[in-house]
Amino acid sequence: MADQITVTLPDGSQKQAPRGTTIADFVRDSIGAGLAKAALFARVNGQDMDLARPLTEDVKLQIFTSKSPEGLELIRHDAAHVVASAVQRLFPGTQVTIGPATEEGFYYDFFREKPFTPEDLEKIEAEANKEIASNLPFVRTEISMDEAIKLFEDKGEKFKVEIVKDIAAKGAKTLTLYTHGEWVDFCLGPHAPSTGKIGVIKLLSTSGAYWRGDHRNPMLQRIYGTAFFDKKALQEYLNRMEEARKRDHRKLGKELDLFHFHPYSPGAAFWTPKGTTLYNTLAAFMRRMTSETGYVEIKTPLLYNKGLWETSGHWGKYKENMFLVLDNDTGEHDFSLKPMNCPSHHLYYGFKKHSYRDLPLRLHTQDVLHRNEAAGSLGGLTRVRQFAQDDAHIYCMESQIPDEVRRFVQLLDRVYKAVGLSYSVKLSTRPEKRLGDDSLWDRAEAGLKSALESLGLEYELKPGDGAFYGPKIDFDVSDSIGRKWQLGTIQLDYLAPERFDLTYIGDDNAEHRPVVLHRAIFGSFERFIAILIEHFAGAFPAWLAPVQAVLVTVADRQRDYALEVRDQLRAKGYRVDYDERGLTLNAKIRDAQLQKIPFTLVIGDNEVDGGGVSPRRYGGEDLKTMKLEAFEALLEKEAAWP
RNA sequence: GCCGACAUAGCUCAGUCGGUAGAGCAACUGAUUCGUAAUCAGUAGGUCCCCAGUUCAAAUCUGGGUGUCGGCUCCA
Repeated sequence: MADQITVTLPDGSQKQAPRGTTIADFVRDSIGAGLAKAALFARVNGQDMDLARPLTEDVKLQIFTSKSPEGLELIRHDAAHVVASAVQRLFPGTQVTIGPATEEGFYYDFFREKPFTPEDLEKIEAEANKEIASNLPFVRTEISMDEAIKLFEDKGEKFKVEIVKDIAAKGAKTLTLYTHGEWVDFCLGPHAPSTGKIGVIKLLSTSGAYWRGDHRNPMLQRIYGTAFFDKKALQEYLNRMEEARKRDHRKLGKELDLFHFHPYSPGAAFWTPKGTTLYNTLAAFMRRMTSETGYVEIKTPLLYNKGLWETSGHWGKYKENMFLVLDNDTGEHDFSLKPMNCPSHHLYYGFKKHSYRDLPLRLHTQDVLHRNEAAGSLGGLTRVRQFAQDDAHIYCMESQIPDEVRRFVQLLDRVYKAVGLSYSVKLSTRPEKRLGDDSLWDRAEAGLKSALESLGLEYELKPGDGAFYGPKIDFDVSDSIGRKWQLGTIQLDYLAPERFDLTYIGDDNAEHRPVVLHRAIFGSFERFIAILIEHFAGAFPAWLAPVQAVLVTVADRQRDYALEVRDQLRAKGYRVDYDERGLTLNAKIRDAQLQKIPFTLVIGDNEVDGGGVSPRRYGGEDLKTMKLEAFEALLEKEAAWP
């Protein structure tokens, strides 16, 4: 065996080093002291490792520092360890479980009787940051599984023992331990060389969380936090969160007077005239988009006998989420509000015999749906019990699937682009709880995959996330706080046609089964509006704005003219108000700006004399006096549907 | 549904040790008629979320319920 090994760096350059040199030594001696100081961990032949590990063979080596997202993720994981050790020092008897890094920070789940208070959090944060200041090294060791089980049993860490036993059951022979200061935990690693690399830890909130995410398991106390390399980056993050809070659709919904909730109907919105305008505009926009692309709209009943749900399979799989309605004649809950439109559409399809020439048949519906969501999961417009989807079902031949999926994705892309939303794509495959045999699932999943690939779309695979009746493609957009929401979806369904005995007559004059595609673009109007409110921060483009222009007069003597202008613009179909309140011009302009109305039209004696208006855009841009016709032309352009 | 916090005027919020509730904005009335982000003055507005309990006395303490918020589970 040679004494030297070859190390290949990301730029392709190669360096020699004595076998057994630690990564840290190699970086310092062969690359440079600067990088050695900045280094956090290494990727060796694709595997992440501590810098203290030795290099024993020819390797590809990549070093990560605070400059990389991977570096940030690493210190957040380090931070979770530090927080756990701080908690156990401050609150003896608390058991530890797990604490991973997340997209925005990290969390750690503890088991103890009492939840953590905000004051506890402050103390823990101070203690954790003290450990950073102490710059304790993270030391990696390996022990046997038996030793590990004994170690955590002696510490009384029941949850850790459970995890170690699981790992042992999977065949692991040794366990990696990381120690900083007095505190030890098992962990795959890697970790930074020492706690000092973390920078700063900020604890954000606490909550309950089930052990292993299962609601039958004990409730753990979760601490959420985040970590950054320096205080400036932390402050920027906190500022961003503050900015996001200002855009929260619940806050803006109040300020812009869009919707209300009442305790007598939790999870169901009251829409104000402005909110209703927004809602109806989106509904009309979607109707135009769907009718342009070959859909027909139908309306169906809201209330159904349970026989329908037995046919569809919902009675068995979805009953706990449905609102049941007592039938006075039978005294039984024989009826239920529909939680989705598909079964109604299937019944509708069955009203007449279909020829292959009818296909694809694309049925669109915007009816109200009810789902009895868990009380604790309701929130604003994003999670409600009553909502409407821009729902549609496409009945087609199997051979038409790729084309229909492609057409749908193009439509969805057009709608999201119209409002400036970007999205990511997920393909979800068969879940454990499912109906139908595996050969159907094989064909369904292959059908969606081939459509996505023919479109050249990048997508993430989500095994097990499909609906119980078929696989699906989901389209996620992000809101202003970085939360991802699933809006658009297209789900393939071979099963419903079987259960509802749907058929068409083919060109061979024989009966065949159609395939059903469930699809939605907004997802729900409620959730879509919430995302739009946050996306635009309440300043809607003119085509969506509930009020497109507000008239303000300098003095009361321009009132008649203002009313004339208002009525003329209204007659052209624009949404225009006249602010008649006896306030100063400045006050009325301020109010129009706070309401984020696209145009404020100032009218004084000059405008009356010249037959014009002086528009001011939301944001303050003064467009100077123009003829009313000129403003109409401007509005026509800006308020046009995308 | 589970864990925790919270609930006071239309909105945002204050209210000390348990002694019967306040501000700003909004509304209303009057005056002001003003040229691009708050004119002035006055008036009115409360089942302190609901139901019990403790107490001479409850917005305040206790129990239960409802709702909201942050999470968990679930999800459009």
